[in-house]
Amino acid sequence: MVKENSTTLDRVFHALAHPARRAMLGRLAGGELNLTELARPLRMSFPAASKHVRVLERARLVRRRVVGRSHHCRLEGKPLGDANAWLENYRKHWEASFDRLDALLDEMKRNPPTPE
Amino acid sequence: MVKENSTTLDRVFHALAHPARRAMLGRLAGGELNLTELARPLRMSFPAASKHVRVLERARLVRRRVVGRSHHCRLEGKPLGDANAWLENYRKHWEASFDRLDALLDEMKRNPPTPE
DNA sequence: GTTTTCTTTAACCATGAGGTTTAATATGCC
DNA sequence: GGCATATTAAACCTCATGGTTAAAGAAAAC
Repeated sequence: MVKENSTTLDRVFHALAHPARRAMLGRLAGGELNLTELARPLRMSFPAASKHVRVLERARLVRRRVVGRSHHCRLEGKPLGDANAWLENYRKHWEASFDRLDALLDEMKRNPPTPE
Repeated sequence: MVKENSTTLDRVFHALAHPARRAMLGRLAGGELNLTELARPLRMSFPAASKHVRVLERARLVRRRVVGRSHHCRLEGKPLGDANAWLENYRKHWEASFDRLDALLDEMKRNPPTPE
């Protein structure tokens, strides 16, 4: 088991637990954006969006580069890799559950449920 | 991009964001445990631990089977697979960051920092 | 130098998270 | 029945989260 720094993983998972923040990461995957651009599609005030960005920064998922009055944000992949590494320990469990689903679907194919 | 149900992913990531809950999952990976067993190693009251279990249940990471007065909990892998699937979209980003680290380590090997 | 643009700060509010303790509810055991 | 065990429920506390609006700062444009 990888030696994990709890508080880092806490922050990463917490950061990922909000849809607005996941949406931001999704857009940042396409390249740098500044705060205004990050906030625009979100149905919330600008200060609220700005707070979400700071949550992402505390989790080190986002880095900010200040250029004049514009704050450029870029995705930082490593913490996602850390989260993935933690999840990886459970791979066999979710693969087992997919196997069970496969088996169920196979069974249904061979033996379709009879409409009443 | 996989069609994701936001609230499910919200709950899974939120559930993973607390060290006590990750510890519970870690122990459940070894097999079923009841609440008393899950709570014992945690430095908190039993009711607090019980609440954590319910957070895991709401995220469908844990299923409970009541046998008499004992509540047996088992790990449910699928939501971890869902979280992994979401993270998977970012794999190239964290791999890139590991590559950068590799390059840095290589560079340091070839060109060690001079002690002053 | 004034105005516009990008961002932060401050003050506030409602709700939820995470914890406690004490009491209630079931079940198992003698 | 009577007592111990496993768990939930209730009441409460404190602090964080997620949101708002309004004001303040800094940089750019004119």
